[in-house]
Order: sequence, then structure tokens, then C-alpha cells
Amino acid sequence: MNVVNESPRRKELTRLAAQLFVQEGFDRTTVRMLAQEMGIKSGSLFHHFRDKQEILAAVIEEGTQNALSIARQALESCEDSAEARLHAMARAHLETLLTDRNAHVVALYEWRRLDAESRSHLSHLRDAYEALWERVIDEALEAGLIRGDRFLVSRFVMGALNWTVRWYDPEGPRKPEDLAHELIAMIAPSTHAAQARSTKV
Amino acid sequence: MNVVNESPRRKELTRLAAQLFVQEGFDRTTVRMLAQEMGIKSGSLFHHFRDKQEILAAVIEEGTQNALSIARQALESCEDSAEARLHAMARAHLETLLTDRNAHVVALYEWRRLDAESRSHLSHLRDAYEALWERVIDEALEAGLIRGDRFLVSRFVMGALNWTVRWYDPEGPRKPEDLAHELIAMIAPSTHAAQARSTKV
DNA sequence: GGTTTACACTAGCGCTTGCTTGGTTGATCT
DNA sequence: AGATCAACCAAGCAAGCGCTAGTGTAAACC
Repeated sequence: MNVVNESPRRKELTRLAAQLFVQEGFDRTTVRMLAQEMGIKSGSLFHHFRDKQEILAAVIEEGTQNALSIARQALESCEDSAEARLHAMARAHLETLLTDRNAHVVALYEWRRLDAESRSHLSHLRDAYEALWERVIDEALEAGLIRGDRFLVSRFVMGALNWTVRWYDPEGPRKPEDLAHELIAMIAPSTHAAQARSTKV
Repeated sequence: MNVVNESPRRKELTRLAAQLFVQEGFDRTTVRMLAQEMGIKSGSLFHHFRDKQEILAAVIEEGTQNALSIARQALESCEDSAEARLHAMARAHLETLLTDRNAHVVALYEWRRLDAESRSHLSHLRDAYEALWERVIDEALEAGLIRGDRFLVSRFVMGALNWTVRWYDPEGPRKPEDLAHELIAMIAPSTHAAQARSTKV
């Protein structure tokens, strides 16, 4: 019978599903396409997942969990200044786009295809991630690193970062490190990062 | 027979379609749902549009055309300083989200469901709009209003602005004017806008 | 006053969809 | 050696899909 466990097989299938969801979109991806990509028949798919919705939820959960743990780890292992923490968060965020790009694209584009219960479960995860951001931005505001409305600044920054999935090319010359620097230089021009940049160019 | 004209009836139907596409997503919206919303039977729909794809293209074209003409008008009727032009663009962008929100959400989320020919036609329109942005940002860079990499700054700004469709509440206290001010204050802290803000708060 | 045109209807074809059912296989455990 | 179990398959159902064909009708035009 079908299970809700976390078998390694299921994780691999989730990874493949994420790729197809990005290529085709959730609604256009049929269970037959998913099965073929996985090397099994469409019926066998429902041994691993209750229904198609559950595959989508699994993809998004996987990606968000990873982003959350990477961000937490980055915050723990960086210097304690507001600037260092802001930079660590931006860099962590961009690095997950390298390693988990598919899952994040799905989370951004197909969120609304989740049913009500998956959505409420996953929105807690997402809230936890965004809370990390708001806290780091609060610290930056208090330190006078940046200024402006707390709510608006965090939304603008999240927007700029999330939008990167649209244009960022991991094969290109720009590394996540560079993007993080440039973003912080843009919103906090009085930092070391900004000065290093503006004299270099 | 079905036509490709621009009858007022077709425009009204396009507006209704945009709303449904936002609520349900393009793939989940059936021609029967569209017809019901329009008060006709599903077969009658194909008198106005060749196929379902064409409805999507019509929605996106309408929204992009409006954004483009509003932006051009804003640039023509504003002061000639780099700061004024940047502000005019940001404000125009946010105001189209008020008046044409549905169409823009569709353009952002359902772009990939366009077939090849619609996509190539519409991407010219979108490029024209983004070119306006790049030019204004170039001017701001030259004027020393902001600093940083031309490519990255424009992507970050577009990201922050486009992301607003996710959280912006037109009924709330913040007006497009305010958002535009705040965004510019964030990326160009030495402007009048920034000083007015930071002393006021 | 006859023809055309715009817009709508009814009915349904051919196909695809997500998912179910009942059964087979090979490895693991006792 | 027998039992258990995860993993898979073949076959197909019921529902829904985009779209077409053929027809009706009221207004507009010549």
C-alpha cells in the first residue's frame, strides 16, 4: 500500500518530479510522464504517493526544508555583525538556487496548485524561513546599515532575490557570493562591501 | 467564423478570462468555466477566439500594451532629472498593478504556457518595456544617483517591483506613490526622497 | 426584401486524465 | 521453508478535456 514515509526511493522520485514540474508545469505534467521519467509504469507511482498532489507537496517541502537548514547554518557560522549576517543570508539564499533550483522554482510557481491542507502545512515552513529574513533585516535597520520601512524593505529584498530564478545562470561568471555582495552594496552603500566594489569598478 | 479582431466584446471577454486565469491557473481553467463566466455556452467561445491559447495571448498582450503606454506617458510628462524619471517609472509600474493586476499576474505566472509563436510575438513587447527600464537605470547610474552593475541593478529592481503582486494590497494604506518613494530611498539613499523619508520617520 | 454578418446554441466526437484493481516478483526475515 | 513485504505491472474505468459541425436568429446592409 502507499505510504507517507521518507524512503530513499521516494526522495529520488521527488527529485525527478521537481525537474518535470519545472519543464512542463504541474498541471501539464501527467502521471504517465512522471512514471516514464522514473522508469516505472503509471500505476506503480501510487505506491509511493497517495495522489499527484502529494508529489507536489513533497517537492516543495524538500526544497523549503533545505533552504531553511542552510540559512540557519549560515547564520550560526558567520560573524556577529549585522552586515555579516545580512550577507550570509543573501548568500545562502542564492546558493540554494544552485543546488535546489528545481524545487524552488516549483515552490514559487506552483504554490497555488497545492490543496488547502498541504498549503497550510507548508506555509508554516515558509513563514519560518521568512522570519529569519525579517530578523536579519531588523538587525540591519537597528545597526543603521540600511534604513526604511521594515515591512517594505524585507519585501523588496525578498523580491529581488526570488526573482533571480528567472535570470540567474549558474554557468555564468557571476557567483552567488558576487550577487550577494552587489545586492547589499545596492541597499547599504556605506558598507565595506560597497566601498570595495565601487573602487574596484 | 472566428476572428482575430479587436471587438469591444472580445476585450470584455479577455478581462473576464484574466480573472479566471488568476484564480485557477491557465491549465485548470476549462473552456466551459470561461464560457459560464462570460454567460455563453462553451461552443460559442470559439467564435471570438481561435483556441484556448489565443485567449491567454490576448490577456497578456492587453496587459503588456497598457503597461508600456502608461510607462511611456509617465516618462514624457515628468521632470527631466534622473531621479524624477526613475520615480516616474517605479510609480507607473506599480499603478498598472492596481488597474491591470489580473493581466500582469497572468503574464508573470503563465508565460510558459504560451505556444512558440505567441511567445515570440509577446516577448518583443516585453523587451520594449524592459528597455525603458534599462535606459532609466542607465541614466541614474550616469547621474551617480545609484551605483553598481548595470545588469544586476536593473534585475534587482525589476525583481523587487514584480514581486509586489505577491503581497501588495491595493486596499491597504500604502499607495503606489509611497512604494515608489520607499524603493528609491532604499537604493539611492542620497536623494531628496530618502532625506524626506528618513527625517519624517 | 433579400442577403449577409455577428453571435449564440445543441450535441457530441475523440482523446487524455488521475486513479483503481488485482495480481506478480524477488528479496528479507523467522 | 514458509511468511511477509515493498515494489512493480497490465488493464481499464469514469470523468473531463478542447474543440467541431451544423443550425437558429436578430440586426445591418444593399
